[in-house]
Amino acid sequence: MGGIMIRTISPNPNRANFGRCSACAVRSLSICGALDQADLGEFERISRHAHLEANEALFTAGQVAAAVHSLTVGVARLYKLLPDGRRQVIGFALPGDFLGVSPADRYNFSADAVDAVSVCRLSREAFTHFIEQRPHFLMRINEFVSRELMLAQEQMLLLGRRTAEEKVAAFLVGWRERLAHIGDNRQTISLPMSRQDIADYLGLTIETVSRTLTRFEREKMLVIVTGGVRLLDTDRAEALAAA
Amino acid sequence: MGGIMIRTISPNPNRANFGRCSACAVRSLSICGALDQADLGEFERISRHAHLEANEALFTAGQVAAAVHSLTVGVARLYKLLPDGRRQVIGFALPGDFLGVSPADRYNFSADAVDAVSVCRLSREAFTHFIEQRPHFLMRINEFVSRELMLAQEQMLLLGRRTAEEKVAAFLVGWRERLAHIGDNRQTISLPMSRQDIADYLGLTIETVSRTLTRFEREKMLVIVTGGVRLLDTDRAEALAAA
DNA sequence: CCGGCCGGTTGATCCAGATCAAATTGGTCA
DNA sequence: TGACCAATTTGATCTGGATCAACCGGCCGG
Repeated sequence: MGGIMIRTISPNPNRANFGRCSACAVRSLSICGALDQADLGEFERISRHAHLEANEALFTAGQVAAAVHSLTVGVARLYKLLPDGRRQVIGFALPGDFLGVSPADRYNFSADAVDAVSVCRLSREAFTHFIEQRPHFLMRINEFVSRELMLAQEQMLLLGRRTAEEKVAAFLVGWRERLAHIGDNRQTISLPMSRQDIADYLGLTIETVSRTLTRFEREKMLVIVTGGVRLLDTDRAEALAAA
Repeated sequence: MGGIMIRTISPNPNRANFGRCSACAVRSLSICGALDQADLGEFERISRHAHLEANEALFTAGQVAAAVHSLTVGVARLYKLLPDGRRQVIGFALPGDFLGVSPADRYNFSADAVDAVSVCRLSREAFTHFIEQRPHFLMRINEFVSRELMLAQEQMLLLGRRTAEEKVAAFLVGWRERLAHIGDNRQTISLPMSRQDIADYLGLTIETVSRTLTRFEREKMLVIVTGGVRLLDTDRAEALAAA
């Protein structure tokens, strides 16, 4: 688990990456959506593209926070561990999400790839210098961090006060919304993460997640398919998720 | 509960508030710590000072987010409610804390005074204009929001994976640290919030919080006093809090 | 084609913390 | 001073979700 060296592709960015950012499929969704052509060129110059296989680590809690990341392809899980191994998944990152904001000089959570992932990686130093000169971009970062905070607050409500049934329903509804936001509007909700990941995200055990999904299926709220679920009764799911 | 009209003092800020910010006891702790004399004067011009009694509302979830706040005196509780009344306290604000960051145009949580509170209140409009011209200040805001996010992530770990005993110990240790940070290093940890507030912050019931504190006292880890607790065995508390 | 393995499901039982129900304390006001 | 009220503590019991334990099914390597 974790710790696997990742491969950095495009070692000569000035040639191989030329125009890469302009062609980026998730640019408008990501922090780069706030950059004009000129700034995009500079951003491109200071960023490196990297690819990770499923379960490879992007970074680990406690490491010096040397880089920031913008996810372009795939899903990442962000999590914290207790000394005895208990794990809390604090979020799943999707294409367009920005990772590595940290008030300290070390990462305070770990991140690794759920499935195959691509990221833009920037040294924290270069990134800090870049934003200092661009107030407009700084506002964009601010919006991203604020949105992250809002999601975290919503998750605190879920973890502290919702029942297992409400947790699972809220997860499915929320995940579906996030997929729709990045342009995935398929009727089947794709769930690339394992049941254990979901359980650790919701503060439950794998058995409770499994039983709850099975019960939802028995009650005709959804159908479990390989790699995801298909919602049949969206209204009921949303009602459960809302309270 | 909530909804009580607050009194705004100093209606003529250019006279009555002159030099107010320069004399602010928590300036260096707050977002204003990043402002020079000139900026401070402008900040003063666009801010209004307000005082609230215990249990008065600063703002309520769902309201148009017309203002941002910097807490100068007292303690505020920030919380979210479920339709059926279940409550999750998502944080306690102390002097120097900045409130009202919201990616949407409405507050996504409620805030009210735990004890007597003073705040600097700025219209969101004026605040937005103010920061846009000052990249350095925007960086400061960013640090505050990032720190808030880090605390939220730590709280997710607590809510999802810690036992009742660990939750209470972690709360006491964390609260003591925050009090120390604002200059309150008294041996007795002041707890102005009710047991219900603590329970709603930790995802527990009031009975469990009470029983856990009583047990800690029986085990000589602390002494319960009116308005707070006195830690006797800091090492044990920190060990419990860490895992 | 087979066997083992891994992720997921299902079943039986347990228990930490919730719920229900009284006391007890402490502060406030007449 | 005393009656009252709200907050807190304490006690008894219950239960949702955890834990412990098989079992299942799909996939992969031989």
